[in-house]
Amino acid sequence: MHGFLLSRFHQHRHCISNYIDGVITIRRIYESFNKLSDEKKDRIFQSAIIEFAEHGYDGANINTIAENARISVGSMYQYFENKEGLYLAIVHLGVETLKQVLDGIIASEGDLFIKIERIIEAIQIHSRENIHLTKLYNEMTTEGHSELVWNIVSDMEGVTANLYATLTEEGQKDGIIKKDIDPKLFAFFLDNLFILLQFSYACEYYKERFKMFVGEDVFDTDELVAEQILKFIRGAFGL
Amino acid sequence: MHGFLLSRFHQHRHCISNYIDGVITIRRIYESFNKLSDEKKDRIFQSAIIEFAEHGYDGANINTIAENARISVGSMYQYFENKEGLYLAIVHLGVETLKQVLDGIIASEGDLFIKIERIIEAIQIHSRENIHLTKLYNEMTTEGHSELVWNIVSDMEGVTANLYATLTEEGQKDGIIKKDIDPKLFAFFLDNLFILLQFSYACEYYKERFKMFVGEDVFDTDELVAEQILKFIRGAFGL
Amino acid sequence: MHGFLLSRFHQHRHCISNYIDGVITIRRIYESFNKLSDEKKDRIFQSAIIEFAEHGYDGANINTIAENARISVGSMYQYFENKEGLYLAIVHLGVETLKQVLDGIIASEGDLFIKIERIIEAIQIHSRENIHLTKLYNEMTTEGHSELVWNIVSDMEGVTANLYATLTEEGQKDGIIKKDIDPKLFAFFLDNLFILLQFSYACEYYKERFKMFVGEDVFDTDELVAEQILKFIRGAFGL
Amino acid sequence: MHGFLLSRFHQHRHCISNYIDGVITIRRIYESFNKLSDEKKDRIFQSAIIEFAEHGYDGANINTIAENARISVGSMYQYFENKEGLYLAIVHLGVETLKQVLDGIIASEGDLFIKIERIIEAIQIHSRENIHLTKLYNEMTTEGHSELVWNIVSDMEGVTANLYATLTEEGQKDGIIKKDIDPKLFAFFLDNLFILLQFSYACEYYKERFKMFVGEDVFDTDELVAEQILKFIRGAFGL
DNA sequence: CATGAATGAGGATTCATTCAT
DNA sequence: TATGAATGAATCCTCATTCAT
Repeated sequence: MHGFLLSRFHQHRHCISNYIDGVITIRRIYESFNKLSDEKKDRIFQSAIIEFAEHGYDGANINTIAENARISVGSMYQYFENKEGLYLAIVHLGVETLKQVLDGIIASEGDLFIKIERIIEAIQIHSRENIHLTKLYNEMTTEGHSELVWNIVSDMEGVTANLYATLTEEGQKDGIIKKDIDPKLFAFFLDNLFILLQFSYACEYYKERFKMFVGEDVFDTDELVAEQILKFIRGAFGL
Repeated sequence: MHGFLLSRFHQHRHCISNYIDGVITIRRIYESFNKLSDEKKDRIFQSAIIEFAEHGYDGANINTIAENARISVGSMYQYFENKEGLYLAIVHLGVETLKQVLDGIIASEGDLFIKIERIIEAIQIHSRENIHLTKLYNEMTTEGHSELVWNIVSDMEGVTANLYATLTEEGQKDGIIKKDIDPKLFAFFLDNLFILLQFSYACEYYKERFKMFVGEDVFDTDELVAEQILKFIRGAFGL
Repeated sequence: MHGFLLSRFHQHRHCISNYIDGVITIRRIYESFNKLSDEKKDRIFQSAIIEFAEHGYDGANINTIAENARISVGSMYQYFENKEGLYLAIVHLGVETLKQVLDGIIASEGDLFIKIERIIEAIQIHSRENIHLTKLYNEMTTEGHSELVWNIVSDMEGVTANLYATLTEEGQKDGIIKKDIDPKLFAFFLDNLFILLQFSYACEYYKERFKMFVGEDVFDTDELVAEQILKFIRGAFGL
Repeated sequence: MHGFLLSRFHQHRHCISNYIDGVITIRRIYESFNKLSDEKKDRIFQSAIIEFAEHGYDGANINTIAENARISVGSMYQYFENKEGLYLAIVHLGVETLKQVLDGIIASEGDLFIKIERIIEAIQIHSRENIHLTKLYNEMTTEGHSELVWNIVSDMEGVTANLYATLTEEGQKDGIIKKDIDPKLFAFFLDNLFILLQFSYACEYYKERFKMFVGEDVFDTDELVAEQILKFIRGAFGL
């Protein structure tokens, strides 16, 4: 699944410890980071997310991140191997955070359309709440680190892909979804709509574009947008 | 409309002179650039597009761009005010290029669905032909220069927005498109699908994601993809 | 005499306490260090010797030394004033260690040539056994701390210088050594031969050079080397 | 042969161009350096030699080298790949310089003892004239870069080794040198004497030691020293 | 007394920009 | 106008040293 839902990251204390136990990342993020207080971890991540989201990987300044997190640069390098390690840790966190929100929706009752409704609502809420994480998600699709980033994100995207395709197939059996469509491709188109909707609520460029397409007051008409995109999707999938 | 179609940019000699006559950019790009041979301008742009697309704005190296374009750095600064000026000029060019392709499709005969068909085909062809320009389009949506970029791109996006909305309204009048939909929002969703399809043919991250959703051989099944997305859109808009 | 013989340093418990009683070094090494167990002192010195020998003074890392000695950096600074203090303490130790070995040979029976024989054998054994201490001896002759180092080493070098010169004079009286030579200069040349022989068994550069001069298997022909250098020296001094 | 003779390095303009044509070092030193005026190259090398000689590789400060050479750090990095590249270039130069002096002596008339006389005199003159280069020679035998350094120096050491051994064999045939000695080992001992004599005229530590062995006024009695070391060597080799 | 996390000054390296030729 | 060498501010990262626990 994509990174459309990014709730408060510090709810997930364990994600990092799981992370460093992994083989790939053993050297990117150090145990010392886990031992920090949640408050400090939070400051560091908030600071890093903002810096990376606003300036991109190359434009981000480690010293500024440290300063804004009210720790020393030296400490930064005791927690993370280097700039790339910090960046990937942040990406990982965003993904972990998202996974949790997604899991909630997946586990909930209901068919594809009901889940879609909940996802749309979640996008509208969480993209705005976690603007920087959403911007970072856009940033990370950019060339430069896409391979490493993909390693981190891929399995979650895989989960989403499967979920949508499976729900579509079930819908086809239940007779509520067209029979002549390719579940995988439709899952892909669906997620594409979600990704760009997410960006349209958080990224400056896409926000401007959203306003240009729909009007200056789009951001005050969440219900209309939700209703219309649901109609769009229903039409695409439905009978 | 978005930057989904990026054909050979050097077909557009005039874009730059129009550009520098504009108020905003008078200081960003210099007359001296226009006087260059098309071949040289071409080299500079190709080189710059590749560098910016592969490394992002901050990661791009002006000296490398100059070297690959087989001109001196000194010259670079005689043609463009600075790095930002060059970047914006490149973005402008990509947009101009796209506008031309779009104009062709707009001017062609046919209703919304026929035009959509042509656009999808154009995406599949041109995203691959102009990988770097497409990557640059993704890159430029990133924070950091989005405001300036938006100034350049906005009017073209406006054209697309209007086109889709107008065609939708016409379709509604003609009875081939649902009456209960918001033309502007549907135009927005439609363009969102196009943008992500475009990225999925050019940007590494999105290409991996495309493969994960649909399968390793997606890039060999253009006709199926085109057919399915058309079905998706037809379902969304159609009666 | 020079630092050609460097046996196990922890045989010399008293060297440090003597050392800190000295005026020069009162602030460089602290009483607290003496109170440590021999085993711990040993670990610290071994670790420090290796680090300084392999990376030089500036390249050595105090944190690494502490880590390898399985003590904390904090403790390091409770035992030694600073990096320089530790370095000088190590140098002092090497010298003390050497002095003991030397004392043994000096106190033994025999004329100059017999003692030389024993020294050569000792070099061949101990340079290899105490590679790092030997490397450190080379390192410490380098500019940067030579003045302070000299303060520590000078008296021992003085002892050697006197010993050789005295034995030479005795030999001259006894008629076994040429009369027309300057005992001091010959003592100097003799010790020069010893120093470089020592380095040639321990330091990478000099080992390569040794192989280049004599052949790849030099290090398997200790007896030949000993015999030849003795012949060389006998010829130089002898009648 | 060892680095005992280090005359003015800027006499050898061509050594660098030869150097960069070599495969190993193609990336360590750049063509741009060769294009500089001799005066500028001289300033850079003098500055670098002093800094490396006085502080060692790790202690040396590139910014200081640049400053003292009156060029910018940026330029430094246009001439040399990095700190290591500069260091090795300096080492290479010292060796090249020495080789030239050595070639002169080798090409001159005379048997082993006559050449030894000339070498001793050259050591006394050039070690003092090129104090920093001589210190650097001591420094470079230190661990840390010895492998790379050895690659640069080895062939010259080989030349010396061969020269001494060959001259010794000739001397044996001519009946002026003992028959029962190993030419290679004696060549080695001979060069060892030269190396330490050289250091004793330039390196602080060895200078102090020289004074301790021989007396405060050693540096005013070159002729005595030369005469005695020649006597030492004659005795070692001679009949 | 021991610890080891935290600090931040220092240093290697890069690169946008300038300017003499 | 074209060149590309020169510049030096900016930035990543290291490590000697401190100090709260």
